[in-house]
Amino acid sequence: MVKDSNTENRIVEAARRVFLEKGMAGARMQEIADEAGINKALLHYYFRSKEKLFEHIFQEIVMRISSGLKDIFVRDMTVLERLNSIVDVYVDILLENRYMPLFVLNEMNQNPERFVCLLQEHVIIHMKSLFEQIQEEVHLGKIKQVHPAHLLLHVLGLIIFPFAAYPLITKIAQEEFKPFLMNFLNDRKKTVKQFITDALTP
Amino acid sequence: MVKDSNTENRIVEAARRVFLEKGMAGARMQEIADEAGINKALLHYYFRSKEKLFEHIFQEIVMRISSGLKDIFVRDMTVLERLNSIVDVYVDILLENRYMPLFVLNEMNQNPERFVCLLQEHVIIHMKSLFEQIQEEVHLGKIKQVHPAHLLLHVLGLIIFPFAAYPLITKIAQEEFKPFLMNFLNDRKKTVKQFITDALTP
DNA sequence: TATACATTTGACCAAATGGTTAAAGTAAAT
DNA sequence: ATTTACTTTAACCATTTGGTCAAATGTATA
Repeated sequence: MVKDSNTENRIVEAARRVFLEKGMAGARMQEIADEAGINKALLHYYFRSKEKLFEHIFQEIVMRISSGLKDIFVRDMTVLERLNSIVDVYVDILLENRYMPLFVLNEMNQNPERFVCLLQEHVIIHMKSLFEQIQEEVHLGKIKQVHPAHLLLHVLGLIIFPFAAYPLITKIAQEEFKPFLMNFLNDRKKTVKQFITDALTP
Repeated sequence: MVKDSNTENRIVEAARRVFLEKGMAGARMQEIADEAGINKALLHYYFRSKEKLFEHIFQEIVMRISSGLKDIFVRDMTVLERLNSIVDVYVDILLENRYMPLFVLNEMNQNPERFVCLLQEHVIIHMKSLFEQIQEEVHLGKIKQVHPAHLLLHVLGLIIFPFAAYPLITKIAQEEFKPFLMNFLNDRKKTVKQFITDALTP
């Protein structure tokens, strides 16, 4: 039996680090090889091309994104409960994956089809029912009047943007704010949920 | 008198297009030259290196970002009025510059110092007074309790994210939604201002 | 016209980069 | 011990890419 190659894992981890930080265009195969402590040729032995390797990493990431949503969409909740759950799940994901937002946004920009295609089965099909539920609750006066698409973008923006802008935050932060900084992103959960609730409650 | 070279303008415009769309790492000098309808050597005649050319474009963009804020911070307004003004100004800027958000976020990520340095004189110095005004109005009960930094991130996320994610929106949009799409981003002004107001009003 | 100066070009270069290959190492199966 | 299949390496290749240079082409002025 062939050992299930710990080399492959090392490659994947290295590739994840480099691709996430530098993006597809900025990443160098040599850097990934170095990071994995192996030869560049060995990279091509395991993953035939940069494209293929990138594809692998990208798929992994999209899975991480969409898997979190599954039970949020399945379980029975009010709109506000559902949005709050999304906030909790994604802030946690992004907390341990600080480069993900920018990485995804970039790939989305360079190659929208591929991304949408991967999201299709796990996320997009659920969106319609979420939109309907929002319209329903708006109609019943349970939440303030708002277009479902706008509301979803509100929530995603509130969640994702601070992580995409994290480098800016660290640089700008005044000295007196620095000790507060470590927990700052984690606090987003509470603050964003509060903000959304305040905005939607009639 | 030397004609004030329309070639230089063509180069700058071409570079702006290419850099904004592809980013620093993804942009090719040849593509910029082609787009400007000139020779690659001529590029280096006007701007000595890719770095230099990029720097020029980047500075231009940061100026565009910070100039809009000047009178918003100078004039006498309530917090809500100020935030609403920021929404109006930036949605308008981003409407005619769809690639700007992602471009800036990327450069911010690869080279935070440079970006912060450019923002310093025009934006960051005003932030402290905005923060103080927020704390003041919170204290007076004019707006709901919220940490100034979080509030600013809320607003920026609401404004910027949909533009960064625009390619996704177009791809995901259901057919019945497509005709609505052209005005969608412009509608952000109204919707976001409403959302912020609802969330902050006690 | 001759001169000085800026502008433009095609050909070229060196480095970087993604990718290939042939050979060698390794470990288990026969 | 020999074969077989997988793993690893160093050297190499072709292309791309940022960048240079000398020569050519205006262009305005002394």
